Amino acid sequence: MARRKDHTPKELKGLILQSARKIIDSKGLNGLTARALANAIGYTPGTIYNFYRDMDALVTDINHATLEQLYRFCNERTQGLPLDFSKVRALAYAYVDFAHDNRRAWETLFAGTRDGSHKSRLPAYYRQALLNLFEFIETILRECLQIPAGEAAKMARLLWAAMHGITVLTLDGRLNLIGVGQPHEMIDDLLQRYLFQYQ
Amino acid sequence: MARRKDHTPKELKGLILQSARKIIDSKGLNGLTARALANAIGYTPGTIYNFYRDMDALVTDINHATLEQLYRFCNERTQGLPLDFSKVRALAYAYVDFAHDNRRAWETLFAGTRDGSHKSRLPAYYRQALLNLFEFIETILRECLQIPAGEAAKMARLLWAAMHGITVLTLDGRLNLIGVGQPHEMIDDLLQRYLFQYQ
DNA sequence: CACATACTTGAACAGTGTTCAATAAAATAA
DNA sequence: TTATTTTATTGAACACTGTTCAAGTATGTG
Repeated sequence: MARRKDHTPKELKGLILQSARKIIDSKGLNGLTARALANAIGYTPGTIYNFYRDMDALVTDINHATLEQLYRFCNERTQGLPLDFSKVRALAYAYVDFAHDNRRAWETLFAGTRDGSHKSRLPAYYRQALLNLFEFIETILRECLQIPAGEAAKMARLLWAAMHGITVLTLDGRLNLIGVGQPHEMIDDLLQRYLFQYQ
Repeated sequence: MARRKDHTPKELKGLILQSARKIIDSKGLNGLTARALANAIGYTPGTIYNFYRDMDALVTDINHATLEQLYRFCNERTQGLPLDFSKVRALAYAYVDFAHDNRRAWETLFAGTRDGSHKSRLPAYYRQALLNLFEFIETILRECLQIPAGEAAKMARLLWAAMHGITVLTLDGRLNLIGVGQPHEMIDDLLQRYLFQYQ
C-alpha cells in the first residue's frame, strides 16, 4: 500500500512528534525505538525516515518542542508579577518545577545523542529556542534587580548552570542519596546568597 | 579452549576495567560494546559476563573508579594549602579541571544506564565513594571558612550542584553556544558572591 | 595416567537503527 | 473513462547491539 492519505504529511509529522513525546513521557528515551514508535502511529518504521534523517534528528525535534514548552511555562509563571526579587525566584521555581513535572522529557534534553559522534550540529531553530530561553532569564535579571547589562549576561549564565545542577541533583536517583533537600529550599539559598547585594 | 591462565581472575578483571576505561576515553560510552571490549582484551564477549552481570554493572564499576580518581585528584590539588578561601577555590578548580581532562569518563558518570529501568540500585561501595567525595567538600568548607556544621552540609550540596552545572555548561557543545566563559571565571563569580560573607 | 574442575568459546536469540527495491494508491494526462 | 506518472508505504534485509549457554578444552587433582 502507499499514499494511504490517512493523514497529510503535516498531520503525520505532528503525529510522529506527539507519539514520540508520549513514549518518552511513559518509558523514557530508551523506550523510544523506531519500531515502537511506528507501532504507536499505525505505520511501519520506514515511514519515520521520510520525515527524519535518523532517530537522533527526531529527538532533536522533540527537544526543541520541550524547550519551547519550558519557555512558555516560565513565561506564564512569571507574568504579571512585580518586577522585584520575587519574580526572579518565581522563574527559578518554574524551571525546576517544569523539570520535575516533565522529568523524562527534561532528561532527554540533556541525554547524549544515540551515536556519540557530534557529526550533526544543532539546527538553527533549536539554537534559537535555547537563546530565547537564556535571553528571557537575562531580561528578568536586568528588569527586576537593576543589574547592568554586562553583569546580567554573566549572572544569567551562572544561574542557569546552578539551576541545572540543582535540578539534576534532585532528580537523579544516583545523586539523590546524598540526602538532598527540596529543590525550592536550595533555590532560596542560592538566590539569597548569590544575589545578596541586589535584594 | 578454556582456562588459558594467561591471567588470574583478578588480573583479568583489572584488564577488563582498564581496557573499558581506555575505550571510553577514546570513543565515549557509546563505543564501549561487549564485542569491542572483548576484542581489546583478547577474549570473547562471554568472558566479560563471568565478571559482570551485564554491561551496566561494568559501567558502574568504571564510574566507581572514576569517582575515586576524582577524589584523589581533588585531594592532591588542595593538600598543603592554607585553610582559607583559596583552598575552597582550588577545590572547585580541581573539580572542573578533572572533568575537562577526563571528559568522556566524567560524562559517563552521569549518563543514564543502558536499560532505563532503575532495577539495580547502586552498590554500597559506589554510594560510599560518592559520600566520601561529598564529605570532603563539606570538610573543606567547615575548616576553611568556619562555617557551622549544619550550614556546611547545605552549602556543600549547593556548591556541588552549581559546580556540576557549570561543568556541564562548559563541556556540552549543545549548551556552549550561549557563549559561556571560561569555567574558572564562572567559579570565581560563584564563590565570590555565594560565599561573600565568609571571605 | 585418568578424572574432575573451572574457564573460554562461539553460536544463537532477540532486539536495535537504517536502507531500499517493490508495490500500490492517488494524482494527472490523454 | 482509461492510461500514465508520481509518491507514500511497506516489509524484508543488513549490520549492529546485549546476553545466554551448551559444548569443549586446558588446567589442577587424585
